[in-house]
Amino acid sequence: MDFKQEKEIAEFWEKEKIYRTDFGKKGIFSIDTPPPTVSGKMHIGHAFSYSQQDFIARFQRMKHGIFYPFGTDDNGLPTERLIEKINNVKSKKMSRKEFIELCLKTLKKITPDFIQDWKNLGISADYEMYYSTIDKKTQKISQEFFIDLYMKKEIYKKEFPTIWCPECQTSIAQAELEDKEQATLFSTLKFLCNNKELLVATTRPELLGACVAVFVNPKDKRYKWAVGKKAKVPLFNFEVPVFEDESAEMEKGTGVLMVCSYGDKFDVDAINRKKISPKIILNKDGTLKIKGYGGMKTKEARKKILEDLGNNELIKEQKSISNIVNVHDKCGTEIEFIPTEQWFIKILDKKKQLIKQGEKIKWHPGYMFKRYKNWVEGLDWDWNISRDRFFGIPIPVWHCKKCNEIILAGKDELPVDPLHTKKICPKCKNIAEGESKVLDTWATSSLTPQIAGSLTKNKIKIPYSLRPQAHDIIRTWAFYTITRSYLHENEIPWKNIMISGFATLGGQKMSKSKGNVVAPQEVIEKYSADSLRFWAAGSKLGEDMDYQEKDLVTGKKFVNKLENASKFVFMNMGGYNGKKPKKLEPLDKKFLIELERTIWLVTSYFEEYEYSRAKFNIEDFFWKFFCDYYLEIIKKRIYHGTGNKKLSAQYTLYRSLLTILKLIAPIMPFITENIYQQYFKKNEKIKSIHLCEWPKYGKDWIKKWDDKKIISHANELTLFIDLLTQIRAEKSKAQKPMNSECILTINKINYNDLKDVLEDFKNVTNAKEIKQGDFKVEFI
RNA sequence: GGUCCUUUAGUCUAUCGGUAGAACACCUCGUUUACACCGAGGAAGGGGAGGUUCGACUCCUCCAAGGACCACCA
Repeated sequence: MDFKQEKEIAEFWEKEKIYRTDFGKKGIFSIDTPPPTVSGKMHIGHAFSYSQQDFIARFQRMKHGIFYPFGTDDNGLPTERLIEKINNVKSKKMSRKEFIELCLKTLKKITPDFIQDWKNLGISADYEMYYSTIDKKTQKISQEFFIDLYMKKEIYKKEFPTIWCPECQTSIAQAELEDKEQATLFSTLKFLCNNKELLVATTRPELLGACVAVFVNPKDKRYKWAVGKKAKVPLFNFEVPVFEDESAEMEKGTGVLMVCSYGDKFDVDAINRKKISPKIILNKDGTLKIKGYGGMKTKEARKKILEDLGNNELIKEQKSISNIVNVHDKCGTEIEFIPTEQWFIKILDKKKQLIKQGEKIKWHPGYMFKRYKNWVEGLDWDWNISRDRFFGIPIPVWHCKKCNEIILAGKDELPVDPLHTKKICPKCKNIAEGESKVLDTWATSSLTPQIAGSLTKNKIKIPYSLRPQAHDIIRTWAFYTITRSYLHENEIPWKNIMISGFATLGGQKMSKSKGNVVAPQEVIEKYSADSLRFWAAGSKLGEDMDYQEKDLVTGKKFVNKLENASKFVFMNMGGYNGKKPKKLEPLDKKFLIELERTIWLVTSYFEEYEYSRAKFNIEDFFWKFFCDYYLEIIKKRIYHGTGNKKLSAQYTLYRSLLTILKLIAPIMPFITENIYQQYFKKNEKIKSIHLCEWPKYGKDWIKKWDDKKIISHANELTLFIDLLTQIRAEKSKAQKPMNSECILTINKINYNDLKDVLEDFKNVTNAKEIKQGDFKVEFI
């Protein structure tokens, strides 16, 4: 079984529409599939987490039928950056129309190949239940929901110093910030107050021109003399007030804090609190608009200003420190705070309710809820949903410049681009101006349950059964989706959320910049998709897992073992009619009971999203129990046996192999399908193993364990295997082959317990005779 | 600074408080009517200190190391 055969199987699935949603089935399990960001190729992290969700999807399909849509996230900043890279262009240097066309054209070209990676991995989504977060239908939904929130007064527009990326030239959300450590000069500057030096330490001297106040702590006796007076800003020579404020910490720097518009979040807060009017010296591209430094980028200006300060002997002290700055996660650029008009969704007033909503959802693993809760509790800003970019869903709004009226699009005209549609202000009859900002991707992807649901004519509604996703986007995707479902429908979006971890290499998170990436495409070609999935099934849910090539080898061996075992079974099926024998041989019965217990275990684990335990149990049962014990035990019966003895073994082989294949099918869909098609389909009649019914087990195994008959079967099987192991050990010790003839002596109690299965025991040990007495193995 | 996770054989990973179980690697042997991508057997393990308990890898406290997220970041 190799990559090429897997491809053929994938084509078969596609052609036969094996994964088409069957709305006729009862109790459909609905999945809010993550739409991957179109970014060239699938990476191994995708392969890891999508495999894990697919295990659950395939299991549920065999139990109930499922709704498993597939979307791609292809608007917003990440996509713009990709398009810019592929085409080597800069969006801000093109016309909006031109750039949007280029985006759509490029996406059309690259998306099919991108999705193909998911198909090659065997992700069993219904690819016809497809949406893209930029397609017309999605735009309509996203705009409709925007209008809904606006009408509910949950959206507002405000001029506010927002987190701004000078590189991408857009405002961004709190969730898009990352920390970056860097070396900076920490300079102590000479302000003048009453002709005395007032020393202020700063890492951002380029903002001197934007200084609006100086704070000292009210408890700080060192600076009492300056409070209430004016301080002269070095180099710029304008005066700013000196205030007392608790926020100035005495131990930091000189204890004197310079407030600028805007150096950080704190400045924003301080300036609002003290009602100081800001001095804005930064342009949106991060350059300064101030005499002497105009047009310089902040870093350049910083250098020049320090030089100028130095030349005027205005620097008291300077040292090099390492400090942490906030950067934009998409481009790594230091963010600024620039006042712009933006659209916000009110969330700060709903923290409690949002935590409550989170509590109603079952988190797998449970502790992931705490991460969600932490994030909600730590929120400082309302959710900024507008972006000053081109390729996104337009905000369906017009402004009347004259009377300040805001005009919403009508629901029947959606989707709409306000820049391409003219509106007359209903109040003053002037021409209104279309909003040029677009919605942030998250403002749309937070609606994936509603978007996917619309593909089913709303047969599928929230709450879905499951949201699978990785832990890095709890604060964004999970949080925003919970928020939207709450705001629009006062409902949770899903009943369960399953959080997967990351694939690491040598304990390190894989990233292109570190150069430690493993391409799943190459792994699939070398080891097969089943092996890759087998590896992904090895980690406990939520845990990161280290990529190790040996794990792929293990997966490949498993595929091979399945193939060989199946080959053996069907080599010996001659004359078997598929019927159950009148009476099962005792050993076969015991074996089938053990199989049933495994079904029970595996089912319970899959139901709890514990696919790694499910995998472990099937693997163990198949390899150890089925191959190493059962096949060896019944070989003689199969080769030389006749009548019911042979038939019973054949029946047991057929049923148990098919069951094993079904149990492992969610994890290894290709090899199981292959074997099913080759051997089982003609009897079972169902088109694909993945449409077969999940194996059943007697109702309640926990109760069954109290059943004396079952216990004695299990005990006898255990005894059988224990004795077999002892005999094999004796043969090993004597350096004899496993099939060497011998005379066995076992104690009387064991002998009686094994009476039913003594013939099988004799066969597998190749004993000529079994005597009663002290344990002994004699070789002939 | 806060919240959370992890720490088990050389490596990687499991184990409702009751003799720690696999896999890879290692050692010894065997096998050709499913499989050398095999079979049998072997050696090898719980970060540190306390506590709860008849009994702790498992529960609690503290410490140490690693990781994630958040906060701080003049």
